[in-house]
Amino acid sequence: MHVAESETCHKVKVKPRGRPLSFDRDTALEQAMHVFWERGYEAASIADLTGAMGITPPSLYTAFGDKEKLFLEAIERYATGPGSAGPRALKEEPTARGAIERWLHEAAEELTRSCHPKGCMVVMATTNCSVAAEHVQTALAKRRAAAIASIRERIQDGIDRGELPAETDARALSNFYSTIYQGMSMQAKDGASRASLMATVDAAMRAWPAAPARAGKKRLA
Amino acid sequence: MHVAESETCHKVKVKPRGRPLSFDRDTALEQAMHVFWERGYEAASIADLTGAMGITPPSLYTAFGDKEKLFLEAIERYATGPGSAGPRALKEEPTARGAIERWLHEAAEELTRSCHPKGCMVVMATTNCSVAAEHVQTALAKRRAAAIASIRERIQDGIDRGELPAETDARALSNFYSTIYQGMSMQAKDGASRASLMATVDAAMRAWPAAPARAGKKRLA
DNA sequence: GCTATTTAATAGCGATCGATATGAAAAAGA
DNA sequence: TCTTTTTCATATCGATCGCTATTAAATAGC
Repeated sequence: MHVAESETCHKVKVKPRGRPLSFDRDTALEQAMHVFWERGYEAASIADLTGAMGITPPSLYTAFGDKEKLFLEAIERYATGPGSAGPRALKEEPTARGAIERWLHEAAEELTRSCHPKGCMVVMATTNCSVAAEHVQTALAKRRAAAIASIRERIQDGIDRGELPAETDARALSNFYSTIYQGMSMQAKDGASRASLMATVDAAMRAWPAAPARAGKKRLA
Repeated sequence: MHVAESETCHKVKVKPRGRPLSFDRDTALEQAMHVFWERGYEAASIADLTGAMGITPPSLYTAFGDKEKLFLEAIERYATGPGSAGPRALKEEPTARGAIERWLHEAAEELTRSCHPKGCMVVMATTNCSVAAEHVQTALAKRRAAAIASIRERIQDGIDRGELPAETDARALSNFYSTIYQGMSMQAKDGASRASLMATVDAAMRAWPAAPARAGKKRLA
């Protein structure tokens, strides 16, 4: 069934015909996100999800389709919510180095926040999958690859602007910092402290290439 | 039932009483290790395991006890086999820096080997677990913590020997390189090339602290 | 009121999960 | 040969998996 049948082209709430939803769809989705975030895609059972969402299985299926669609919606919500800091840092910071450093510092904070599961949902949610879930696994892998690509583009932009040596390998450097981020995610899931992750970020920034000779950029401490 | 009932104090093969095993226990264990390595603990079903091992469920249970015991045996086999290069590098290399660098270079090679699953089994096998498997998850987390501790000890040893500045934070540095290793494991699982991981190791070694002033140690390129 | 429409909860679908009861088959000891 | 011991393959076990058929409840339009 189509969910948005009663929705007109002007997105006014035009009076849905039948019995109204007894739960807030967005709140339920957030709870589902937390369960998937905590357990991963396959280890999160429908019983886990409905229990956390406060609804019954039929309500879940009429509202979200099936487990995979619910997961993909949860991932999308994660990406535009808790996982949105990284892209924002890449876009807002004036220098490539500042962008990477802010991204990782904010990640250290976000990955260890106590109000939600530890680690990055996009990194961790489909590491252990059966053959049945390889489709979902691939979807998340594409998202990870896209994230790395945007980091590489930001670094390449820094190279083009003369912030980094012209011979810098943008792909290698973006892979390095992505490796750091994914490792930080595992560390956080294993209980590493925020201070520990911050120290790791500081160490990782020591690997940043020295600025080109004639450009007057800032130096490491 | 006790498995080693027929075994005397002198470990001679004294002629087991009943029908002999129709499969090689060690080979079957290796196959099981590959399945757990590829899928993780819970996503690897008994059907997956028996299929790869070439035996039936009753044979699996009489030979290995249950799924958890089989997994723990597989982990032990991994640690003494494919996962043994790290500890060996830490023990054999004369300098702390050489030990870390060799460990990570060999890891880049091992994590991307095509004759077995990609990534580190100890790092990846229990990232997505239900509440029922938290016991196994904890066992693997302890193993990871022990590995990090041995790295920290090796670095502290390097500090004590004057290879690194006296003010070096051994814990922070070991956390950093462990983060690199765990990130490399995820990258490998996502299909990263060996060359890509090698480049990441090179970048990570740029973060190694500069040698103390009066000690005549080697410098970074 | 009544009908149409949508959601609600109960109950249960077939499939698979980890793990076993059962009895035949294969060896050693008598 | 006959008993004992152990492993073998077949055929499940109860529990849980993701998912849904069914029907009662709650709303809007008439």
